[in-house]
Amino acid sequence: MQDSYALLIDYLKKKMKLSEEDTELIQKAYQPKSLKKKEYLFRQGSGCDDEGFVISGSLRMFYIDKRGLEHVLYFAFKEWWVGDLAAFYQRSPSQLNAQALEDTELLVVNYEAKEELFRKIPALERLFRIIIQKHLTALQSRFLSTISESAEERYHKLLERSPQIELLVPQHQIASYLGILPESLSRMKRLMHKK
Amino acid sequence: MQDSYALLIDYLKKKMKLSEEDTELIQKAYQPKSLKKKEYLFRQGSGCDDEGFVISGSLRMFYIDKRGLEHVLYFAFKEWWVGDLAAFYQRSPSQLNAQALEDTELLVVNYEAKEELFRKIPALERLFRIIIQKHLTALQSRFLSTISESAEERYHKLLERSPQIELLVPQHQIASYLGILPESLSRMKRLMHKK
DNA sequence: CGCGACGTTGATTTGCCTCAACGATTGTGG
DNA sequence: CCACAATCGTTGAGGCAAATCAACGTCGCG
Repeated sequence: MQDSYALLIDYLKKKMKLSEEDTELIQKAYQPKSLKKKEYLFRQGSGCDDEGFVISGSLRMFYIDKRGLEHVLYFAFKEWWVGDLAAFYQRSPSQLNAQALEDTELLVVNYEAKEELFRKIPALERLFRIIIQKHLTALQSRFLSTISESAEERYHKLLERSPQIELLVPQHQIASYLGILPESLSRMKRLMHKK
Repeated sequence: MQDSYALLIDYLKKKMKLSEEDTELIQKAYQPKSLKKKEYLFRQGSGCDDEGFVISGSLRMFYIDKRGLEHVLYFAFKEWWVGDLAAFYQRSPSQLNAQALEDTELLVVNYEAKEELFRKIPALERLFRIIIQKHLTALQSRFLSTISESAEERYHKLLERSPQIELLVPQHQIASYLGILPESLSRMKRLMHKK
């Protein structure tokens, strides 16, 4: 539908200049994709050829360790990018899973189409360089927070950053994001309020 | 000294083509810097203007949390880059400290000089994009490993990756890299060998 | 020499996990 | 439309990896 592209183009126009031709090229490169709740955009171990821009709905990016436990890296909502950036650019298998938390609409682009876009629109390449840097910054902060703070501190920070998060994703997903079990988060909340 | 530059130029030539002029520009942009053992290249909270290439010696990159505990992110040896990449490119204060573990020689470049280099040598900008991506990949792997594996597993993996590490850095720094206390690492090793 | 840096060991505590059970809500197929 | 299953959150009892606090031996160096 036309509206999906409008959302992407508006988003890009907020960050860079786009000519009419650029806009057309971008619309040709990005393809609409619908995911039903619980469907995957890509899975751990398979090539991560697609990178998506969320039009509506939401997803979780997560890792499954060798014991089978899931670890949520982040949630993605409207106007977020989803992809294993590391794997996408290195053309290696993804370490992550991207799964829809509800019925979700995306615009997706594959590696070749994106490379071609970059060649034709250098300013777009520069924008994505900045996006990657932001991603790196966010990941580093998340790492430092994980190794130096308690689960409770991380929970408070998450609520500050995303006050609506508890309405958007189920509690056991939040626990997974925090790196603890659902039981632990439940107990933590009880103890917090009891004080 | 001339040898420092030779190391950098050889390193770069392994990864990209460099003309004579490029080589000169690079030699002008990068300045030699010596650090005595325990001296800092930059500190947490201050602007991270410098990025360094290690000629000899070694450094540790670490974060100090609000309780005052240190957390090593990585060690840097000959031919490694040191810098808070996230902060450097975003021109924000560094979240990290870079401290020499022994007397160390570097070539350092500041943000402006590097930007100018990028303008004059586009291929160099491309190379650093790849370096950032590799860095992102490494950080993501480290994060996933930290949240999903035991300290013992992480220790074994470290030894596989860097068999010489125990000779190069003191044990309490390795504990810090693993995210545990020196006492815990000491105990861990005893229990491992007792079996 | 004496001091600081480093590693080790012991006793105790703690934050979170593990396993198990259960109630409430949602959703779905017969 | 109801019945049953699945999903989700909660609570309890017990366990474990690593932290904490404290003491001590060794080495190397200024």
